[in-house]
Amino acid sequence: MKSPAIVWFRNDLRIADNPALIAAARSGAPLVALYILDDESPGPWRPGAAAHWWLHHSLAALSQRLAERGVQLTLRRGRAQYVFDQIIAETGAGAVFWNRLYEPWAIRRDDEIIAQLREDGVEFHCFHESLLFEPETLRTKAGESFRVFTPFWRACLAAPPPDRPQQAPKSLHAAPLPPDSDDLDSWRLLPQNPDWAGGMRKAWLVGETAARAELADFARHHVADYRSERDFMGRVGVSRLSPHLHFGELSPRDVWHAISEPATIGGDAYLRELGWREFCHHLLIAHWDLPDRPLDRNFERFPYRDDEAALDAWRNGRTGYPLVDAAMRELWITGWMHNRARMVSASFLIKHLLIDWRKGERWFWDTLVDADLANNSANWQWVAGCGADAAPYFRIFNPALQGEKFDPDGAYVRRYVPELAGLDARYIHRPWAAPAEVLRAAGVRLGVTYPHPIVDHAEARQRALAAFESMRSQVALGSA
DNA sequence: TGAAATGTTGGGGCG
DNA sequence: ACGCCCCAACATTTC
Repeated sequence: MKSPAIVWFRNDLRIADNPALIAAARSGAPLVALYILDDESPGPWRPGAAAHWWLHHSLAALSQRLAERGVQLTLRRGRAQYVFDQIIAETGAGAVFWNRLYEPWAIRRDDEIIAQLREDGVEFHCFHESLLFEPETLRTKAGESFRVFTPFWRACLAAPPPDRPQQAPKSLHAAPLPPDSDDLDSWRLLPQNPDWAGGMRKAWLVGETAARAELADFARHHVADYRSERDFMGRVGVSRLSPHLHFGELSPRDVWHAISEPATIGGDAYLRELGWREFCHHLLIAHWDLPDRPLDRNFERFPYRDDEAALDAWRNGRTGYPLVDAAMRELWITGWMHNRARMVSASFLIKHLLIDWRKGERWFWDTLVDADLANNSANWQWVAGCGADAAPYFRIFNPALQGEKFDPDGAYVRRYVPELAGLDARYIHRPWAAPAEVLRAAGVRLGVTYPHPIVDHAEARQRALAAFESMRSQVALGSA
């Protein structure tokens, strides 16, 4: 009888359109399904607590999907290279199948494992599944990797379209004696004492089946209005598929093909956002230090401030700017934040508070259920003005104006900043400007029930522009 | 995938 | 009737 094949699940926690699983099943070998909780290899970029919460439920869902097909998901913890040695010894596996990851640490780790498998004479098969277009195939005319989104996306659209997603295998052939598995609960991925995940349980249904239902609902009811609705933070204009995509409960091909009419205005606009996801991964592959160093090296001289109190106020949603505070509390409660709220709150940290973007990047990393190294680092750099195709530094959001434009009735603020819920829409984005009687009637006491703004917008804006100028003159001096 | 400052235009009130 | 002023609305430039 054929020696078993290991299917190594990573961020591809699904059975439909999973090339590694499908190829392993077709090989005819009995299957060992493996997930490794490897806390060591990622170093500082190991998943945060919110991502761990998601991971727990996603693994439970995958385990169930596999069990329905007669395969046990084996859970192991430890350095992946070491776990592999053990599992291969225990199972006598002759082949390993997995789908590629693009994080620098994962590429290094996988290269080591490949070398080890070669030495041991074990076959291995790597597949491309988590992106629509393989980064290596997308080059500028000069043969460089793209640094500007629009030409990048044009090149994507000119490339052969992504394959149709493959069906989930109906049945699987399991290895007769699956290796021992850890108990998922013993990994303690869920928070205890205190259990802060109540908001997340309310906000999400985790796993492949739920993800597929969400996608179908979005494609049927919302994508047509995506372009006009996506910016409104209090409405259901966006897909909220990001964590499902990050953990691979859906493939980007599933999404691409579910948007039934990409030629519609909404479909185009939505697929373009998938394009940004591609672009971010493309950047991370081309620039392995993207999470830690500004792509535009001039920004290494940017005069950021150390201000723990301000950073804390930002993290806790107590800046005195209702939109920023709603955004930060949405993040804390649900593990997710609306795209526009991400731009506004990130811009506020960097430009109003003059705090290094890497501190915000770290906070998002720890608190987002969709925390993704490529997206998170590329987008923080984009907001900071030091990234690829970045927003110009002087594009400084006015949080009150952004609120008035994109949360006109204040629904978003009311949901996450309940102490302001009684304020009229006219003042909800700028309570400091409300007459005393209005505040009293709404039960708001500035400085008591809700903070005064920690910085004045106009002053902070001037300060940020001056800081940018000082960086530019430093750079000019340095190069002279 | 901004906002503020500054410039331009055109309609209506009015002497 | 005409030109002047005001200012809203829109456009352009600047940060």
